[in-house]
Amino acid sequence: MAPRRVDRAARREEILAAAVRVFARRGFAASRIEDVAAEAGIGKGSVYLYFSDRDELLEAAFAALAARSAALIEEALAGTGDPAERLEHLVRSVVAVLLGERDLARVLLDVWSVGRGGRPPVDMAGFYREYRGAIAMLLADAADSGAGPTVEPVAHAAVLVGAIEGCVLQWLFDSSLDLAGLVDPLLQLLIPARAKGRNP
Amino acid sequence: MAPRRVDRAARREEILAAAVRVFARRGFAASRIEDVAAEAGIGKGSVYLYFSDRDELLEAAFAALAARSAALIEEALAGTGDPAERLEHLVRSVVAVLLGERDLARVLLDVWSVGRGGRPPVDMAGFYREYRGAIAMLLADAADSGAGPTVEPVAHAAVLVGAIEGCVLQWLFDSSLDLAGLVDPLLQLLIPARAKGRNP
Amino acid sequence: MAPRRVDRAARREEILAAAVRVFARRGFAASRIEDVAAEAGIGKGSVYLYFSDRDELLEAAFAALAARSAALIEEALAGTGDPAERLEHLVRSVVAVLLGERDLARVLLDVWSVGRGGRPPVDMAGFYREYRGAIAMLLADAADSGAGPTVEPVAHAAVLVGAIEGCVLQWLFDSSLDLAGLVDPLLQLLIPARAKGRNP
Amino acid sequence: MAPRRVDRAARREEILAAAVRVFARRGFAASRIEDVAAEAGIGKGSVYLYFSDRDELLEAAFAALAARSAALIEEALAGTGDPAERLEHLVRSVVAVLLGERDLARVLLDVWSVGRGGRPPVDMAGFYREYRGAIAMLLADAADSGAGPTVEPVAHAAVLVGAIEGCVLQWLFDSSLDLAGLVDPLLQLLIPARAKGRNP
DNA sequence: GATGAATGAGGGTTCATTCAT
DNA sequence: CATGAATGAACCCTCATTCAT
Repeated sequence: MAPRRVDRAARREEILAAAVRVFARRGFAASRIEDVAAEAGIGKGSVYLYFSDRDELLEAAFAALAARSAALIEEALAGTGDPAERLEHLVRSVVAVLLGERDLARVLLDVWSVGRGGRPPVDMAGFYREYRGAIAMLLADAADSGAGPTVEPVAHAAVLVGAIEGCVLQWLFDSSLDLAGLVDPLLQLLIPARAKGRNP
Repeated sequence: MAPRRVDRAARREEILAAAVRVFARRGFAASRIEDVAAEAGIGKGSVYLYFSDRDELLEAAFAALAARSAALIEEALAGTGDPAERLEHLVRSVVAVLLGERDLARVLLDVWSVGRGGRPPVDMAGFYREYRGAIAMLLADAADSGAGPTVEPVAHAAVLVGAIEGCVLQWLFDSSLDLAGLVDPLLQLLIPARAKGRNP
Repeated sequence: MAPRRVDRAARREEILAAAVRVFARRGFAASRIEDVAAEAGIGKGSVYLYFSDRDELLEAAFAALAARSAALIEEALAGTGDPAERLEHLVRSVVAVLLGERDLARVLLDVWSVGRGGRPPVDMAGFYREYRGAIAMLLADAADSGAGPTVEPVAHAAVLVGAIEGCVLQWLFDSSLDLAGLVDPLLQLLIPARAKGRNP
Repeated sequence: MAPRRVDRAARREEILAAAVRVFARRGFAASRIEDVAAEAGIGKGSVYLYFSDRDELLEAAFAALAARSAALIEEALAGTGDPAERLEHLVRSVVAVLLGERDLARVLLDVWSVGRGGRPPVDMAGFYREYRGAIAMLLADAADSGAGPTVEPVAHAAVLVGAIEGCVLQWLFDSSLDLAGLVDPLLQLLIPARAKGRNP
């Protein structure tokens, strides 16, 4: 039915993974298509059989990351349990993904740099807008559920998203920073409802 | 016998300002030396009379920003009043600087991208380490001063610094985001001591 | 699966030959990589697939000439016949090579100019030292073989080598000068042993 | 009568001397006008008050050398004593000049390289033609005067001139070569008439 | 499909030369 | 006269992209 379809997709993934490793190492600006091909163990020209141009590699890397985040957000929004708990789970999951794939996380730096101006395939503004929207919704629900936040949900969401991204940023520059260990403080400070439960 | 007189430092600043505008507009990677020269209203070759190469423009832009932050941090540490108050002032000042110079702030995205790996002139790891250290100190002092944070100061500082950078990040992608309006929520959430005073 | 097949060494030689023609015409300093590429009938960038930079073209040209000289010297030293005869043959061969490849000979002028200071790949001092050494050896042998030279072999060798290079030099500036016709006078004056045989 | 004339000429000489030192050090191709100005202790623009462009510096350097040679040749031709003796004196003087001004001699390498093609101000072909002509004349006179050279004067002259230039060439690459010590062997081999007198 | 030789637009950088002071 | 800041033509070299095999 789909004789070679899997192969093609798998090969594309292999190349993308190679690209991510190279970008993480040298940065996107200093990474040549040839470096990516070499890392993937294929010929330079073959990259073009799977990606239309150099930028598409970066876009695909971001898309992969964005897709994961979107899935986690989706899951958090679709959940039915305690909103604060779902929010906490979301934050932990997002950080866990980045911790688990440092190379991919590092590419974020390049994506941010290139994504300036919201050029279509890398619409950072939209991405963060949705991210904040989802979290604001969870925060609002959590507020309804009992805990009393004194901060307006949308602003609160921006701060929460910012804190996550900002902690990741610091960790990207300094791997000795214990990102995993920052999650609890972050949650404690920014999701008071949960914090209460954990710190009687 | 009478060489043309030029204020080298002033001219250098002019060129740097032009570079910052260009980088903010197109991103560092897409900015040509010629664009910078045109923006500064001078010839391409003249840029090299003040900067040894293209990278130095980016480094100088970052240095300018880092110097301002360092000065604000210095001021906060050297202050004698209420630690929480000084911390709040620091946060407000840092954000105010970025709000006042959006172009310069935008260049941060490029600096982050290029600064990966901590190449000497753009030592992001060191920069954030000091930033966190100063804030941790203020947080610790604030804790002594009365208010009782339950979070370990260094982690708290990382979250606070992260929140600032992360909010700025979002604002850089989406100028419709009200960064100024995020400062109060941010302070309220992350400097409880102050928050208490303001939200009885 | 079937990459284009190219004989790299052959292509390199083609480009080098083109470079030699161009250098001979305009001089190395005034020759652009693009001129060389055009002369070779290829694109500018292709030159860099075979030579790492412009200087390498000059070095390769000299290396080609030096290799020939070295082979001739080797041959003369390894020979077993009459030393004076072998020396005469060496001189005739060296001049014949230059006569046969005027363009290559002309590049010598650029090599001499650039080779000042003995930068590694163009070690003129070493080249001439060996050249003199070999000739001194042959001269010494010739002296033993009978004819009585009154001149110390090493100095004699320097004068002989100098005369060859100096005659070539004059011919390079003035192709109407009959270099081939200078070989006999040169030999007669500088290899007395042979001269005797020829001028009873 | 000539109020500032001496100053102007003297200044020009100073700059030329500085240029010669710089060219000798780095080679003409790698020497910038600014290097010459710095060596002369003047401003870059001032060089242009005495030389119309960069090439003129090289031409002037060669002209200085050529003028000395011409004077020596003139003197030798105009002399009245023994032709062989005058020839020997000429050779000794020419070498002495170069030995005394190694920097100027080194510039010869650049002059040879640039002078290719006989561009007007640096007419190497003509220079060597006259040089050979004068020497051929002296050789012919010497032959008449008694000694019996078997070699045709013009070819003999080319070999003699070549030997001088070629010995200088080797010395330029290798200052450990004793150029002064080569003069006697050179004379002995190439001016037989004199040689006889000295080696009974 | 896969490859890598070939290409040439592009951009960083240098430096001879000019000219206002 | 002297200067050195300014200029921009020139040129080296890189590398994304193409395409014949």
